[in-house]
Amino acid sequence: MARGKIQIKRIENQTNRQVTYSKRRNGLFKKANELTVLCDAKVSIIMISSTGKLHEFISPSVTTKQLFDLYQKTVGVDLWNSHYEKMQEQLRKLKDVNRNLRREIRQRMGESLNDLNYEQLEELNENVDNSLKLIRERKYKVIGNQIDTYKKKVRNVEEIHRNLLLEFDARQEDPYGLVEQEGDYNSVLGFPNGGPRILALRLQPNHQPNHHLHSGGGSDITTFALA
Amino acid sequence: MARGKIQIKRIENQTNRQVTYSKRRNGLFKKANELTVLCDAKVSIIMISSTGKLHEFISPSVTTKQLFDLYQKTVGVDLWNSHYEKMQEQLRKLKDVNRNLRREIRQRMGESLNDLNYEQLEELNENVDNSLKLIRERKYKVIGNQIDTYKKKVRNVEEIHRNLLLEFDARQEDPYGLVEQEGDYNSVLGFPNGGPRILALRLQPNHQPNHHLHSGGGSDITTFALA
DNA sequence: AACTATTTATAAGA
DNA sequence: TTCTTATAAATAGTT
Repeated sequence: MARGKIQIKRIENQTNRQVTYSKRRNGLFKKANELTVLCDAKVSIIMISSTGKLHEFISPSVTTKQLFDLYQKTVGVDLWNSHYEKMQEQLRKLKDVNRNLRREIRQRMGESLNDLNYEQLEELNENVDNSLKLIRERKYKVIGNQIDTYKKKVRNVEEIHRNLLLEFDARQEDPYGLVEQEGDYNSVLGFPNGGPRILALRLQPNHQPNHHLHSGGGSDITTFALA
Repeated sequence: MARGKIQIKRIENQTNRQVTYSKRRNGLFKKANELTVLCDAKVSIIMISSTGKLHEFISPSVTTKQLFDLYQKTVGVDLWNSHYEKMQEQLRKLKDVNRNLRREIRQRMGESLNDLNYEQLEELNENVDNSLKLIRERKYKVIGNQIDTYKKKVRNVEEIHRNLLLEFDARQEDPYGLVEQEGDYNSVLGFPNGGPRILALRLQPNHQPNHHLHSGGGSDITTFALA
Protein backbone atom coordinates (compact mmCIF):
# COMPACT_ATOMS: atom_id res chain seq x y z
CA MET A 1 0.00 0.00 0.00
CA ALA A 2 2.77 2.21 -0.64
CA ARG A 3 5.39 2.75 -3.23
CA GLY A 4 3.02 1.15 -5.63
CA LYS A 5 -0.25 -0.75 -5.36
CA ILE A 6 -0.07 -4.54 -5.14
CA GLN A 7 -2.36 -7.32 -6.26
CA ILE A 8 -3.83 -9.36 -3.48
CA LYS A 9 -2.46 -12.70 -4.52
CA ARG A 10 0.19 -15.07 -3.22
CA ILE A 11 3.66 -13.51 -3.17
CA GLU A 12 5.83 -15.97 -5.03
CA ASN A 13 9.20 -14.72 -3.80
CA GLN A 14 9.67 -16.52 -0.51
CA THR A 15 11.74 -13.80 1.13
CA ASN A 16 9.29 -11.12 0.19
CA ARG A 17 6.47 -13.29 1.40
CA GLN A 18 8.06 -13.77 4.79
CA VAL A 19 8.84 -10.09 5.15
CA THR A 20 5.34 -9.13 4.24
CA TYR A 21 3.99 -11.77 6.63
CA SER A 22 6.00 -10.31 9.43
CA LYS A 23 5.03 -6.73 8.71
CA ARG A 24 1.38 -7.42 8.20
CA ARG A 25 1.22 -9.70 11.21
CA ASN A 26 2.40 -6.81 13.34
CA GLY A 27 -0.13 -4.56 11.70
CA LEU A 28 -2.92 -7.05 12.31
CA PHE A 29 -2.00 -7.50 15.92
CA LYS A 30 -1.77 -3.75 16.42
CA LYS A 31 -5.22 -3.32 14.96
CA ALA A 32 -6.55 -6.15 17.06
CA ASN A 33 -5.17 -4.52 20.16
CA GLU A 34 -6.66 -1.15 19.25
CA LEU A 35 -9.99 -2.83 18.68
CA THR A 36 -9.74 -4.51 22.04
CA VAL A 37 -9.10 -1.23 23.80
CA LEU A 38 -11.31 1.12 21.83
CA CYS A 39 -14.35 -1.11 21.70
CA ASP A 40 -13.94 -3.14 24.85
CA ALA A 41 -13.93 -6.30 22.77
CA LYS A 42 -12.26 -9.63 23.15
CA VAL A 43 -10.14 -10.86 20.29
CA SER A 44 -8.22 -14.04 19.68
CA ILE A 45 -6.01 -14.43 16.64
CA ILE A 46 -4.11 -17.54 15.74
CA MET A 47 -2.02 -17.57 12.63
CA ILE A 48 0.35 -19.97 11.01
CA SER A 49 2.80 -18.81 8.39
CA SER A 50 3.56 -20.70 5.23
CA THR A 51 6.69 -21.94 6.96
CA GLY A 52 4.64 -23.42 9.78
CA LYS A 53 5.39 -20.84 12.44
CA LEU A 54 2.55 -20.07 14.81
CA HIS A 55 1.73 -16.69 16.31
CA GLU A 56 -1.15 -15.67 18.45
CA PHE A 57 -2.81 -12.58 19.78
CA ILE A 58 -5.18 -12.60 22.69
CA SER A 59 -6.90 -9.66 24.37
CA PRO A 60 -5.53 -9.07 27.84
CA SER A 61 -8.93 -9.46 29.46
CA VAL A 62 -9.35 -13.12 28.51
CA THR A 63 -7.54 -16.38 28.01
CA THR A 64 -7.53 -18.27 24.78
CA LYS A 65 -9.33 -21.14 26.45
CA GLN A 66 -12.11 -18.87 27.67
CA LEU A 67 -12.63 -17.57 24.15
CA PHE A 68 -12.53 -21.07 22.76
CA ASP A 69 -15.12 -22.23 25.25
CA LEU A 70 -17.31 -19.27 24.41
CA TYR A 71 -16.87 -19.92 20.72
CA GLN A 72 -17.82 -23.52 21.24
CA LYS A 73 -20.91 -22.69 23.20
CA THR A 74 -22.00 -20.01 20.75
CA VAL A 75 -21.26 -21.71 17.47
CA GLY A 76 -22.38 -25.04 18.84
CA VAL A 77 -19.88 -27.10 16.93
CA ASP A 78 -17.76 -29.04 19.31
CA LEU A 79 -14.09 -28.46 18.87
CA TRP A 80 -12.72 -31.35 20.85
CA ASN A 81 -15.67 -33.32 22.03
CA SER A 82 -15.20 -36.17 19.60
CA HIS A 83 -12.30 -37.35 21.69
CA TYR A 84 -13.98 -36.48 24.85
CA GLU A 85 -17.21 -38.26 24.15
CA LYS A 86 -15.46 -41.43 23.14
CA MET A 87 -13.71 -41.39 26.44
CA GLN A 88 -16.94 -40.90 28.29
CA GLU A 89 -18.51 -43.75 26.42
CA GLN A 90 -15.57 -45.93 27.28
CA LEU A 91 -15.82 -44.88 30.88
CA ARG A 92 -19.47 -45.77 31.02
CA LYS A 93 -18.84 -49.17 29.53
CA LEU A 94 -16.04 -49.90 31.94
CA LYS A 95 -18.22 -48.96 34.87
CA ASP A 96 -20.87 -51.28 33.57
CA VAL A 97 -18.47 -54.17 33.18
CA ASN A 98 -17.21 -53.38 36.61
CA ARG A 99 -20.65 -53.57 38.12
CA ASN A 100 -21.30 -56.90 36.49
CA LEU A 101 -18.00 -58.29 37.68
CA ARG A 102 -18.78 -57.19 41.20
CA ARG A 103 -22.17 -58.80 41.02
CA GLU A 104 -20.67 -62.03 39.81
CA ILE A 105 -18.22 -62.03 42.68
CA ARG A 106 -20.94 -61.28 45.18
CA GLN A 107 -23.00 -64.14 43.87
CA ARG A 108 -20.03 -66.43 43.96
CA MET A 109 -19.60 -65.34 47.57
CA GLY A 110 -23.15 -66.28 48.39
CA GLU A 111 -24.52 -62.73 48.47
CA SER A 112 -27.15 -61.05 46.33
CA LEU A 113 -28.73 -64.36 45.50
CA ASN A 114 -32.27 -63.07 45.72
CA ASP A 115 -32.62 -62.36 42.04
CA LEU A 116 -31.56 -65.81 40.95
CA ASN A 117 -34.12 -68.49 40.24
CA TYR A 118 -33.72 -72.12 41.08
CA GLU A 119 -32.03 -73.13 37.84
CA GLN A 120 -29.53 -70.31 38.12
CA LEU A 121 -28.85 -71.21 41.72
CA GLU A 122 -28.34 -74.83 40.72
CA GLU A 123 -25.87 -73.79 38.06
CA LEU A 124 -24.04 -71.47 40.41
CA ASN A 125 -23.92 -74.17 43.01
CA GLU A 126 -22.38 -76.66 40.66
CA ASN A 127 -19.98 -74.07 39.29
CA VAL A 128 -18.72 -73.03 42.72
CA ASP A 129 -18.54 -76.67 43.71
CA ASN A 130 -16.26 -77.37 40.78
CA SER A 131 -14.16 -74.32 41.60
CA LEU A 132 -13.84 -75.52 45.16
CA LYS A 133 -12.57 -78.86 43.93
CA LEU A 134 -9.99 -77.14 41.73
CA ILE A 135 -8.85 -74.98 44.60
CA ARG A 136 -8.57 -77.95 46.95
CA GLU A 137 -6.62 -79.84 44.33
CA ARG A 138 -4.25 -76.97 43.91
CA LYS A 139 -3.92 -76.59 47.66
CA TYR A 140 -3.01 -80.21 48.09
CA LYS A 141 -0.57 -79.99 45.26
CA VAL A 142 1.08 -76.94 46.80
CA ILE A 143 1.32 -78.51 50.23
CA GLY A 144 2.65 -81.65 48.58
CA ASN A 145 5.32 -79.67 46.78
CA GLN A 146 6.18 -77.88 49.95
CA ILE A 147 6.61 -81.15 51.80
CA ASP A 148 8.78 -82.48 48.99
CA THR A 149 10.91 -79.37 49.10
CA TYR A 150 11.38 -79.64 52.84
CA LYS A 151 12.20 -83.32 52.54
CA LYS A 152 14.91 -82.50 50.05
CA LYS A 153 16.22 -79.73 52.24
CA VAL A 154 16.30 -82.01 55.22
CA ARG A 155 18.07 -84.70 53.26
CA ASN A 156 20.57 -82.13 52.09
CA VAL A 157 21.20 -80.84 55.59
CA GLU A 158 21.57 -84.35 56.88
CA GLU A 159 24.21 -84.98 54.27
CA ILE A 160 26.01 -81.77 55.20
CA HIS A 161 25.88 -82.60 58.85
CA ARG A 162 27.18 -86.06 58.26
CA ASN A 163 30.09 -84.71 56.27
CA LEU A 164 30.72 -82.10 58.90
CA LEU A 165 30.94 -84.69 61.63
CA LEU A 166 33.30 -86.78 59.58
CA GLU A 167 35.51 -83.73 58.96
CA PHE A 168 35.30 -82.82 62.61
CA ASP A 169 36.34 -86.26 63.69
CA ALA A 170 39.20 -86.11 61.21
CA ARG A 171 40.35 -82.71 62.54
CA GLN A 172 40.20 -84.03 66.09
CA GLU A 173 43.22 -86.06 65.19
CA ASP A 174 44.94 -83.09 63.45
CA PRO A 175 43.60 -79.93 65.18
CA TYR A 176 46.16 -77.49 63.77
CA GLY A 177 45.16 -77.83 60.14
CA LEU A 178 41.63 -76.54 60.82
CA VAL A 179 41.91 -72.77 60.43
CA GLU A 180 44.19 -72.79 57.45
CA GLN A 181 41.88 -74.99 55.47
CA GLU A 182 38.64 -73.03 55.87
CA GLY A 183 38.33 -72.72 52.13
CA ASP A 184 38.17 -76.42 51.62
CA TYR A 185 35.89 -76.72 54.57
CA ASN A 186 33.25 -74.50 53.04
CA SER A 187 33.46 -76.19 49.72
CA VAL A 188 32.63 -79.44 51.41
CA LEU A 189 29.46 -77.84 52.79
CA GLY A 190 28.42 -76.70 49.37
CA PHE A 191 28.63 -73.00 50.22
CA PRO A 192 31.11 -71.40 47.86
CA ASN A 193 31.37 -67.99 49.55
CA GLY A 194 31.41 -67.82 53.33
CA GLY A 195 30.53 -70.29 56.00
CA PRO A 196 27.99 -68.90 58.51
CA ARG A 197 25.34 -68.95 55.81
CA ILE A 198 24.18 -72.28 57.18
CA LEU A 199 22.44 -70.44 59.97
CA ALA A 200 20.12 -68.85 57.46
CA LEU A 201 18.33 -72.14 57.17
CA ARG A 202 17.20 -71.77 60.76
CA LEU A 203 17.49 -75.46 61.42
CA GLN A 204 17.54 -76.66 64.97
CA PRO A 205 18.85 -80.16 65.44
CA ASN A 206 16.82 -81.94 68.06
CA HIS A 207 19.81 -83.38 69.88
CA GLN A 208 21.24 -81.71 72.99
CA PRO A 209 23.28 -78.56 72.36
CA ASN A 210 26.34 -79.90 74.19
CA HIS A 211 25.99 -83.41 72.94
CA HIS A 212 29.16 -85.35 72.50
CA LEU A 213 29.86 -85.17 68.83
CA HIS A 214 32.37 -87.79 67.98
CA SER A 215 30.14 -90.84 67.74
CA GLY A 216 29.13 -92.60 64.51
CA GLY A 217 27.85 -89.37 62.97
CA GLY A 218 24.47 -90.44 61.51
CA SER A 219 21.61 -91.62 63.63
CA ASP A 220 21.48 -88.97 66.37
CA ILE A 221 20.96 -85.97 64.08
CA THR A 222 18.33 -87.16 61.68
CA THR A 223 15.37 -85.11 62.91
CA PHE A 224 15.00 -81.33 62.57
CA ALA A 225 12.45 -78.83 63.67
CA LEU A 226 11.76 -76.49 60.82
CA ALA A 227 11.53 -72.99 62.24
CA MET B 1 -6.99 7.94 11.76
CA ALA B 2 -8.85 10.43 9.89
CA ARG B 3 -10.48 13.75 10.56
CA GLY B 4 -8.39 13.89 13.68
CA LYS B 5 -6.25 11.53 15.62
CA ILE B 6 -7.81 9.52 18.44
CA GLN B 7 -6.53 8.17 21.70
CA ILE B 8 -6.40 4.43 21.92
CA LYS B 9 -8.69 4.05 24.89
CA ARG B 10 -12.18 2.77 25.47
CA ILE B 11 -14.81 4.74 23.56
CA GLU B 12 -17.35 5.73 26.18
CA ASN B 13 -20.20 6.57 23.84
CA GLN B 14 -21.90 3.25 23.22
CA THR B 15 -23.11 4.09 19.73
CA ASN B 16 -19.71 5.32 18.64
CA ARG B 17 -18.14 2.27 20.17
CA GLN B 18 -20.39 -0.07 18.26
CA VAL B 19 -19.88 1.77 15.01
CA THR B 20 -16.14 1.73 15.43
CA TYR B 21 -16.27 -1.94 16.35
CA SER B 22 -18.11 -2.69 13.17
CA LYS B 23 -15.82 -0.63 10.97
CA ARG B 24 -12.61 -1.87 12.48
CA ARG B 25 -13.82 -5.46 12.57
CA ASN B 26 -14.30 -5.27 8.83
CA GLY B 27 -10.88 -3.71 8.50
CA LEU B 28 -9.31 -6.44 10.58
CA PHE B 29 -10.98 -9.20 8.63
CA LYS B 30 -9.96 -7.62 5.38
CA LYS B 31 -6.37 -7.44 6.52
CA ALA B 32 -6.54 -11.01 7.74
CA ASN B 33 -7.81 -12.12 4.39
CA GLU B 34 -5.08 -10.23 2.54
CA LEU B 35 -2.50 -11.82 4.79
CA THR B 36 -3.96 -15.22 4.09
CA VAL B 37 -3.72 -14.72 0.35
CA LEU B 38 -0.49 -12.77 0.08
CA CYS B 39 1.52 -14.87 2.48
CA ASP B 40 -0.14 -18.23 2.13
CA ALA B 41 -0.87 -18.17 5.85
CA LYS B 42 -3.65 -19.57 7.97
CA VAL B 43 -5.50 -17.22 10.21
CA SER B 44 -8.26 -17.65 12.73
CA ILE B 45 -9.86 -14.69 14.42
CA ILE B 46 -12.53 -14.90 17.04
CA MET B 47 -13.90 -11.74 18.54
CA ILE B 48 -16.63 -10.85 20.93
CA SER B 49 -17.98 -7.32 21.10
CA SER B 50 -18.78 -5.50 24.32
CA THR B 51 -22.41 -6.40 23.66
CA GLY B 52 -21.55 -10.10 23.57
CA LYS B 53 -21.81 -10.65 19.85
CA LEU B 54 -19.38 -13.16 18.39
CA HIS B 55 -17.70 -12.88 15.00
CA GLU B 56 -15.09 -15.07 13.45
CA PHE B 57 -12.73 -15.09 10.55
CA ILE B 58 -11.08 -18.22 9.26
CA SER B 59 -8.80 -18.67 6.28
CA PRO B 60 -10.53 -20.59 3.51
CA SER B 61 -7.88 -23.32 3.49
CA VAL B 62 -8.60 -24.54 7.02
CA THR B 63 -11.30 -25.09 9.59
CA THR B 64 -11.31 -23.49 12.98
CA LYS B 65 -11.00 -26.87 14.60
CA GLN B 66 -7.94 -27.74 12.57
CA LEU B 67 -6.27 -24.52 13.63
CA PHE B 68 -7.22 -25.13 17.23
CA ASP B 69 -5.75 -28.59 17.15
CA LEU B 70 -2.59 -27.24 15.59
CA TYR B 71 -2.48 -24.47 18.13
CA GLN B 72 -2.81 -26.97 20.90
CA LYS B 73 -0.10 -29.21 19.57
CA THR B 74 2.24 -26.32 18.92
CA VAL B 75 1.76 -24.42 22.12
CA GLY B 76 2.01 -27.76 23.84
CA VAL B 77 -0.09 -27.00 26.84
CA ASP B 78 -3.41 -28.62 26.30
CA LEU B 79 -6.13 -26.12 26.96
CA TRP B 80 -8.65 -28.65 28.08
CA ASN B 81 -6.31 -31.31 29.30
CA SER B 82 -7.20 -30.79 32.91
CA HIS B 83 -10.55 -32.34 32.10
CA TYR B 84 -9.05 -34.79 29.78
CA GLU B 85 -6.30 -36.01 32.04
CA LYS B 86 -8.69 -36.55 34.90
CA MET B 87 -10.73 -38.76 32.64
CA GLN B 88 -7.72 -40.69 31.57
CA GLU B 89 -6.69 -41.16 35.16
CA GLN B 90 -10.16 -42.39 35.96
CA LEU B 91 -10.07 -44.71 33.00
CA ARG B 92 -6.77 -46.16 34.06
CA LYS B 93 -8.05 -46.75 37.58
CA LEU B 94 -11.20 -48.41 36.35
CA LYS B 95 -9.23 -50.71 34.11
CA ASP B 96 -7.07 -51.58 37.07
CA VAL B 97 -10.00 -52.32 39.30
CA ASN B 98 -11.47 -54.31 36.50
CA ARG B 99 -8.38 -56.41 36.10
CA ASN B 100 -8.33 -57.15 39.80
CA LEU B 101 -11.97 -58.10 39.80
CA ARG B 102 -11.41 -60.47 36.92
CA ARG B 103 -8.48 -62.01 38.70
CA GLU B 104 -10.54 -62.51 41.82
CA ILE B 105 -13.23 -64.22 39.82
CA ARG B 106 -10.75 -66.41 38.04
CA GLN B 107 -9.28 -67.46 41.34
CA ARG B 108 -12.69 -68.14 42.75
CA MET B 109 -13.26 -70.28 39.69
CA GLY B 110 -10.13 -72.27 40.37
CA GLU B 111 -8.00 -70.65 37.66
CA SER B 112 -4.84 -68.59 37.91
CA LEU B 113 -3.98 -70.15 41.24
CA ASN B 114 -0.28 -70.38 40.49
CA ASP B 115 0.64 -67.14 42.17
CA LEU B 116 -1.10 -67.94 45.42
CA ASN B 117 0.86 -69.43 48.27
CA TYR B 118 -0.47 -72.04 50.63
CA GLU B 119 -1.96 -69.63 53.16
CA GLN B 120 -3.77 -67.74 50.43
CA LEU B 121 -5.03 -70.96 48.95
CA GLU B 122 -6.23 -72.08 52.34
CA GLU B 123 -8.09 -68.80 52.82
CA LEU B 124 -9.59 -68.97 49.35
CA ASN B 125 -10.61 -72.54 49.93
CA GLU B 126 -12.40 -71.70 53.15
CA ASN B 127 -13.95 -68.64 51.60
CA VAL B 128 -15.32 -70.49 48.60
CA ASP B 129 -16.44 -73.28 50.88
CA ASN B 130 -18.47 -70.82 52.90
CA SER B 131 -19.89 -69.31 49.77
CA LEU B 132 -20.91 -72.73 48.57
CA LYS B 133 -22.72 -73.33 51.84
CA LEU B 134 -24.56 -70.05 51.47
CA ILE B 135 -25.53 -70.84 47.92
CA ARG B 136 -26.75 -74.31 48.90
CA GLU B 137 -28.71 -72.85 51.74
CA ARG B 138 -30.32 -70.36 49.43
CA LYS B 139 -31.03 -73.06 46.89
CA TYR B 140 -32.77 -75.22 49.44
CA LYS B 141 -34.70 -72.29 50.71
CA VAL B 142 -35.88 -71.47 47.19
CA ILE B 143 -36.87 -75.02 46.45
CA GLY B 144 -38.56 -75.16 49.84
CA ASN B 145 -40.51 -72.03 49.09
CA GLN B 146 -41.48 -73.40 45.74
CA ILE B 147 -42.75 -76.59 47.32
CA ASP B 148 -44.68 -74.62 49.90
CA THR B 149 -46.25 -72.56 47.18
CA TYR B 150 -47.29 -75.63 45.26
CA LYS B 151 -48.63 -77.24 48.42
CA LYS B 152 -50.77 -74.22 49.06
CA LYS B 153 -52.00 -74.23 45.52
CA VAL B 154 -52.79 -77.87 45.74
CA ARG B 155 -54.63 -77.41 49.01
CA ASN B 156 -56.57 -74.58 47.49
CA VAL B 157 -57.49 -76.61 44.47
CA GLU B 158 -58.50 -79.53 46.67
CA GLU B 159 -60.76 -77.25 48.59
CA ILE B 160 -62.27 -75.93 45.39
CA HIS B 161 -62.75 -79.38 44.04
CA ARG B 162 -64.36 -80.57 47.23
CA ASN B 163 -66.77 -77.70 47.18
CA LEU B 164 -67.45 -78.31 43.55
CA LEU B 165 -68.32 -81.91 44.22
CA LEU B 166 -70.60 -80.93 47.05
CA GLU B 167 -72.34 -78.42 44.86
CA PHE B 168 -72.54 -80.91 42.08
CA ASP B 169 -74.13 -83.47 44.36
CA ALA B 170 -76.55 -80.88 45.56
CA ARG B 171 -77.45 -79.93 42.01
CA GLN B 172 -78.03 -83.57 41.15
CA GLU B 173 -81.06 -83.38 43.34
CA ASP B 174 -82.21 -80.04 41.90
CA PRO B 175 -80.88 -79.97 38.28
CA TYR B 176 -82.91 -76.93 37.11
CA GLY B 177 -81.42 -74.39 39.45
CA LEU B 178 -77.93 -74.90 38.02
CA VAL B 179 -77.75 -72.48 35.14
CA GLU B 180 -79.48 -69.61 36.86
CA GLN B 181 -77.10 -69.69 39.78
CA GLU B 182 -73.84 -69.50 37.99
CA GLY B 183 -72.87 -66.35 39.82
CA ASP B 184 -73.10 -68.04 43.18
CA TYR B 185 -71.37 -71.01 41.77
CA ASN B 186 -68.30 -69.00 40.84
CA SER B 187 -68.19 -67.28 44.15
CA VAL B 188 -68.02 -70.62 45.82
CA LEU B 189 -64.96 -71.41 43.78
CA GLY B 190 -63.29 -68.23 44.90
CA PHE B 191 -63.13 -66.80 41.39
CA PRO B 192 -65.02 -63.51 41.33
CA ASN B 193 -65.09 -62.92 37.57
CA GLY B 194 -65.63 -65.84 35.25
CA GLY B 195 -65.49 -69.57 35.79
CA PRO B 196 -63.16 -71.28 33.25
CA ARG B 197 -60.21 -69.64 34.92
CA ILE B 198 -59.66 -72.84 36.83
CA LEU B 199 -58.18 -74.40 33.73
CA ALA B 200 -55.36 -71.93 33.82
CA LEU B 201 -53.87 -73.83 36.71
CA ARG B 202 -53.29 -76.74 34.37
CA LEU B 203 -54.07 -79.27 37.03
CA GLN B 204 -54.82 -82.83 36.05
CA PRO B 205 -56.50 -84.87 38.71
CA ASN B 206 -55.15 -88.37 38.81
CA HIS B 207 -58.51 -90.04 38.92
CA GLN B 208 -60.19 -91.38 35.80
CA PRO B 209 -61.72 -88.75 33.53
CA ASN B 210 -65.16 -90.36 33.58
CA HIS B 211 -65.02 -91.33 37.17
CA HIS B 212 -68.29 -91.47 38.99
CA LEU B 213 -68.49 -88.19 40.81
CA HIS B 214 -71.18 -88.42 43.39
CA SER B 215 -69.28 -90.23 46.16
CA GLY B 216 -68.09 -88.66 49.46
CA GLY B 217 -66.20 -85.90 47.62
CA GLY B 218 -62.82 -85.96 49.36
CA SER B 219 -60.57 -88.96 49.22
CA ASP B 220 -60.51 -89.80 45.52
CA ILE B 221 -59.24 -86.42 44.26
CA THR B 222 -56.47 -85.58 46.63
CA THR B 223 -53.48 -86.10 44.34
CA PHE B 224 -52.53 -83.88 41.36
CA ALA B 225 -49.87 -83.96 38.78
CA LEU B 226 -48.48 -80.47 38.43
CA ALA B 227 -47.98 -79.80 34.72
C1' DA C 1 -24.45 4.02 4.58
C1' DA C 2 -21.59 7.52 2.17
C1' DC C 3 -18.12 11.02 2.19
C1' DT C 4 -13.52 12.76 2.88
C1' DA C 5 -9.77 14.85 5.47
C1' DT C 6 -6.48 12.86 7.74
C1' DT C 7 -4.02 9.25 9.93
C1' DT C 8 -2.02 4.86 9.50
C1' DA C 9 -0.12 0.92 7.20
C1' DT C 10 3.06 -0.67 4.29
C1' DA C 11 5.83 -1.84 -0.43
C1' DA C 12 9.96 -1.18 -2.10
C1' DG C 13 14.46 0.16 -1.47
C1' DA C 14 18.51 0.82 1.46
C1' DT D 1 15.85 -7.57 10.55
C1' DT D 2 15.09 -2.51 10.78
C1' DC D 3 14.70 2.18 8.80
C1' DT D 4 12.97 5.21 5.35
C1' DT D 5 9.59 7.17 2.63
C1' DA D 6 6.31 7.60 -1.07
C1' DT D 7 2.02 6.12 -1.50
C1' DA D 8 -2.09 3.07 -0.68
C1' DA D 9 -5.52 2.04 2.63
C1' DA D 10 -8.12 2.67 6.70
C1' DT D 11 -10.98 5.25 9.22
C1' DA D 12 -13.02 9.36 12.57
C1' DG D 13 -16.04 12.56 12.27
C1' DT D 14 -19.54 14.39 9.61
C1' DT D 15 -23.66 14.30 6.55
